[in-house]
Amino acid sequence: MKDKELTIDQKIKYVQDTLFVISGKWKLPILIAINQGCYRFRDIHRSVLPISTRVLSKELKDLEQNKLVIRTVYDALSKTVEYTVSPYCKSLKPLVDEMIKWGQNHRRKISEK
Amino acid sequence: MKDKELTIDQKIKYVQDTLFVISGKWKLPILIAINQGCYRFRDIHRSVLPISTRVLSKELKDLEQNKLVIRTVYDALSKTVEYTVSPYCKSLKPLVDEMIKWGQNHRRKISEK
DNA sequence: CATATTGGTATCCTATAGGTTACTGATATC
DNA sequence: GATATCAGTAACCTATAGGATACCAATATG
Repeated sequence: MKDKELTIDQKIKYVQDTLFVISGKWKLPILIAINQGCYRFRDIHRSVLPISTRVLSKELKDLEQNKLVIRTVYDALSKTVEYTVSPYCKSLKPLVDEMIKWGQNHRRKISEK
Repeated sequence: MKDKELTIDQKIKYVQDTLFVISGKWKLPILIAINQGCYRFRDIHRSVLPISTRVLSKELKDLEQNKLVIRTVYDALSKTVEYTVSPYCKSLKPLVDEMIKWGQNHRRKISEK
């Protein structure tokens, strides 16, 4: 599908979708923690502190729904659950890199006179 | 400055900065309206409806503070004010394009089984 | 047998984003 | 002289994001 085929309203909608998936105070920090090897709920919690377990739980569900994180239950009784980032999650890299770049430049821009 | 010099915390901070500047329900629609030639407050308002004047006024101030929009007062008494997008605003294009691309693909991804 | 650890949930609270309606004071139009 | 238009502002309300604290049932550890 070509760029030219998108109307402005569609473009806005897609941008809002993207924002919805990755924005919020904790989404990126959580993804990074999992990506770095925190695979248990408790580990992620400790790594992303001071997030509350309530919010962490909710964010993990959102990320799972958006197929960025995979939740695997090994044993329901002994509560052995593991979180990993999905292969699809890597598709976010160019976007996140672009955001890092823009944010870094913007900070310079704003502090200028 | 090289990518490798950034710590994870710095990267997160820059991403949050970027999110803060462009997220919200109306920022992009407002920028697009101005970019398309709505330069008066009333015109932007009509174009971005159903935004309220209260929110529009606040968003324009934010965009101006972030140097994405330029507000020019031609005559204070007769309230002749013009809004234009700044040249700096164009620096957002690669990022927004990336968001459109990702959002479009994501919609497909999520609707898959 | 008591305590800690596991992955969460329940209840309640606060802060922020955004919405609604009404209004301003000046010029321009009918 | 009444009404519309201009660029907003003021006061108030609602909805959502996120925070605080306590708790659960099961297994593991002292």
